Amino acid sequence: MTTPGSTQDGTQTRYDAALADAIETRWQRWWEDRGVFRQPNPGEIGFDASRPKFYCLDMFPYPSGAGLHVGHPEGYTATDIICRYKRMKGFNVLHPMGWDAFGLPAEQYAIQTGVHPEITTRRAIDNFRRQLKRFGFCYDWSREFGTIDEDYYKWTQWIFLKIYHAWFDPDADNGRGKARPIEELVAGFISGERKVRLNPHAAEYTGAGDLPDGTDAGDWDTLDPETQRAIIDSYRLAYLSQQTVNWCPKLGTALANEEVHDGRSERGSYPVFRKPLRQWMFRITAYAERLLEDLGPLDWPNSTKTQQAEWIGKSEGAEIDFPLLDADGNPTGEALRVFTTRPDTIFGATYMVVAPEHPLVEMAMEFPLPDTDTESLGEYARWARNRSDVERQEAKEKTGVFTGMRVKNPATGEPIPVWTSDYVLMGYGTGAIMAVPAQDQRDWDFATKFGLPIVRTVRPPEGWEGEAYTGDGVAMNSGFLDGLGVTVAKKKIIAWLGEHKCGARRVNYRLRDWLFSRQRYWGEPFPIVFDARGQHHAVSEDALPVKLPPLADYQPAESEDPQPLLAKAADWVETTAGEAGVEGMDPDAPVRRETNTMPGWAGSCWYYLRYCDPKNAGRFVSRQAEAYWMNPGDGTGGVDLYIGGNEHAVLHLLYARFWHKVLFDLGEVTTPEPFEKMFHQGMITSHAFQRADKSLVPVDQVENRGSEDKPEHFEIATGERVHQIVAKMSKSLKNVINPDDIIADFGADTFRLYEMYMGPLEASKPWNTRDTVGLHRLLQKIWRLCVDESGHALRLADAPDADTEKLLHRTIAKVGSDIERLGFNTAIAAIFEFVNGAGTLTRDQMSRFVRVLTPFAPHLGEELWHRLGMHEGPEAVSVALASWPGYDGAMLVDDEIEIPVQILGKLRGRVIVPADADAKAIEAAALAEPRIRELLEGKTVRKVIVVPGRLVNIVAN
RNA sequence: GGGCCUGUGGCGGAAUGGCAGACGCAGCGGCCUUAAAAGCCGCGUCCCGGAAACGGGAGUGAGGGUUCGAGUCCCUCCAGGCCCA
Repeated sequence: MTTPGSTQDGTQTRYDAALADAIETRWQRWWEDRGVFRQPNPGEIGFDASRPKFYCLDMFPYPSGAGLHVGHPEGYTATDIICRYKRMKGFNVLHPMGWDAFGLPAEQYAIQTGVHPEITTRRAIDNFRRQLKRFGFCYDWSREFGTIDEDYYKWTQWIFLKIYHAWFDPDADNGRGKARPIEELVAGFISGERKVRLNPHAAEYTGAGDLPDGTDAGDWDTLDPETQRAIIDSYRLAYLSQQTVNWCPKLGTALANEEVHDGRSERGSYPVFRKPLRQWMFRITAYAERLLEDLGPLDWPNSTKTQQAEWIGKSEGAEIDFPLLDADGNPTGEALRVFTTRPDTIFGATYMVVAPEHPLVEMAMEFPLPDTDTESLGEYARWARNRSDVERQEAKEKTGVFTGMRVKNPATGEPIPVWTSDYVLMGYGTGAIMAVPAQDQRDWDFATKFGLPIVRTVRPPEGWEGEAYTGDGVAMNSGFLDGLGVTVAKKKIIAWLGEHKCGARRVNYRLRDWLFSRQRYWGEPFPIVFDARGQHHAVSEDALPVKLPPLADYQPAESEDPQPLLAKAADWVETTAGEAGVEGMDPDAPVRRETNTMPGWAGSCWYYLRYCDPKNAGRFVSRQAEAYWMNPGDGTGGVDLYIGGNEHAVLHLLYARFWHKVLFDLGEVTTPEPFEKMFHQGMITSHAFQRADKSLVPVDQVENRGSEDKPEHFEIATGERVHQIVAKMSKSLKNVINPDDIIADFGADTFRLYEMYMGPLEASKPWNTRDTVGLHRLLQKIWRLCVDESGHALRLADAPDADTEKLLHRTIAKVGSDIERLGFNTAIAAIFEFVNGAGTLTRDQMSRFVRVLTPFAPHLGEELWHRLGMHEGPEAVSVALASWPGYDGAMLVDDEIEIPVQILGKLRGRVIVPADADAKAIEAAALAEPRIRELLEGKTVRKVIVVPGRLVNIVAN
């Protein structure tokens, strides 16, 4: 034979692991050598502008030292099938792969092993690439990159600077708001078009006791440079702010909330303290409304949209100012601002509560009033600070201290006390609430404990015996609101507050600004330096990338005083403005580099854009490539299909959408959304065993004393009966499956088929190695169907067999439509049915069948394509580039069909009628059926329902 | 506590409101084989009757509802999973 795929050894008549391995590795090499899956960009040689585009993206993996898990190839096989199918249907397919390679696990691993994260990460990437290539995925590997590549993170830093140099103009786009360059803000200040004041929406100034309209700073030119800077910085979409973080001195880093349990670190169980740190933040809250609204048209799973919407957490209510009173009960001119969703209950606000971190607490400490007990107040604030939000909200017993301050309730005119308690969180609303114990259970609990007054302002239903009443009802004890329902009362009080200039309707979001700093080594450095006065300055675009300095000692410093790891690179940190590439400063001026690094999310926020044009040295992505691959078509635009786990349903997808929207507003990309269609593959689980007390037992500590059919499992050590359950794969349960082993035993084609055949892509499914043999047998049957006993010649019929031809048309139709709807398990079932039912194929039939098989088992497909000699014909040199076969709709219907006949909904017989028989003819045939006539004996037929082509139901009694 | 999702043979699963259990695994019977493995053919929810063909009844977590007809739609409950708190 002349094909590169010819089997030299004629004894290989059986499709087994060895043959699969030979076929698979041969064609993988051939595809790679010929660049079969390289997809040219517009303007490049070989680009075909007449084809439609399809951009299909996998969530790129985090290459861990453990190698590929069986969960990775699940989504990757699904996208591979679709991409191969779409390519055969005539699309230009962008299907890239790369590495999400910065982050904490790599660094932690490096610390444990003493090997630099750069080395371990590169090794892990090599291993992942080797494993992925062994599956025969049709990635365009020429587009591969890692987030740790300097010419990638250069652009991550560049985008950071774009965000840093931008502000959110809430009035732009007819009130929808959009990001604009910061120079336009300054220009507005200089020209007087825009009132000079701090950003009234700035979260870092929330609760500062600012006046409702903000402070007008006067003419821009009269302000000193520091004030000007402070004002500008309050508008930046990237800003520095003091944030309370979970600081772990032993680990030398701040930890995410999920990494802290009961005040100790998840890793190592070291004490964790809540500590304010100066951190980089993104003003993602400015985009809350657009991030929420734009979810609507996206073709995403509803659950994911709901999760994002709830994370954004829009709630409507009012912001109300309660004037602060001095020791004599006179207004000080300042006010305590609260957000409430129940402004209608204000007459029942008998006290106020501020978060322990609220500036008012500090104020009370510094300028105590006669009733202020500074000692217990300070003690309480320190104690509460180290409690996590979760602990604070779950605590059954309410705690708190009176600040000694009082405010005036604007509705009643009465002075009411201001308490501090940790059940109020600084991060929600303004960090202060008006407490209405009669209509809020937490306030009720607090009021009861501390003996504060409770006034009902909504009449509870007759016979109400509960405490706080939060339902609908008629207002009482509420002056001019009395007698109104909740909805009407809300409207009326908001209008009243507006008239009296002490409040307004306000939409609040649960979403908080995004904390973007980490104190670790293995991440993108910020393109930021600080001057001698501590002011931050951007590194100029020309000076990018700011390279991560080599660091021999990346062991975190054990410290009470938070010090990012990069601070150890003293030579790198201490530099000059000229060296760092800061424009507009004296080049010799000493500067300190920002020593925090970006979090793991940064690289994954825009990787889908870089794939469009991964080697571009002059721009993060060329405008032409971005416009082509992200082209909106008739939807929202962006990636046509994005598949990945739903563990990223909230954060990654939200963060990427935010970056994308900023880039869109600044004119850098052409679509408002990055991912038009999203799909989550289910988790591949495994079996484990559970004791009576619900604790889990590793699979290797259990034996089956029953039969295969009726298993009875016992724990070997104790002899205790255990039962089999489905659990996540984990090292500790010893139930992890390594894809390499499965490929060695059966080949990649079998692996791919098995994972796709397990069940619906979105469902979570338990792995059963035992079942893989069924898919291996399918490939064996296909091999036998196509290749004769010698292993050399094809098994070919001279003339097509009519039944086989009909079956082939049905298979082509079914597999095609199943792929379109991501129904791979049923598509494979159709292939089974074809193979089980087909007679010997003609050359033409075989070439069509091979094309249908190829997306699922591409290696065997390519082998058979070449054995057929199709690579030398006019169709295509590789089956991957061949066209998807068509089918004749007429072949999908039979001449005669069997119709079930029911009496009162129960199946009683069947009739055979012509496929195109109308309702009348079917009814007549059904009633004429001997058995039906017999059963209808002595009954009256009331009604006959005929669904042509489906069934007959006779209503008779 | 809130949200989302899922409950179908021994197992994985299939089924635009229209013949429940396609297809695969395991199992059983047969063929082939010196034998085993592999392969091939057949059976395959449960109960009752029947030697069998076949017939009858029940049946998709439980209970109710809508409908000529419900695994599918609605309500209540139970169990499990995931996410958030």
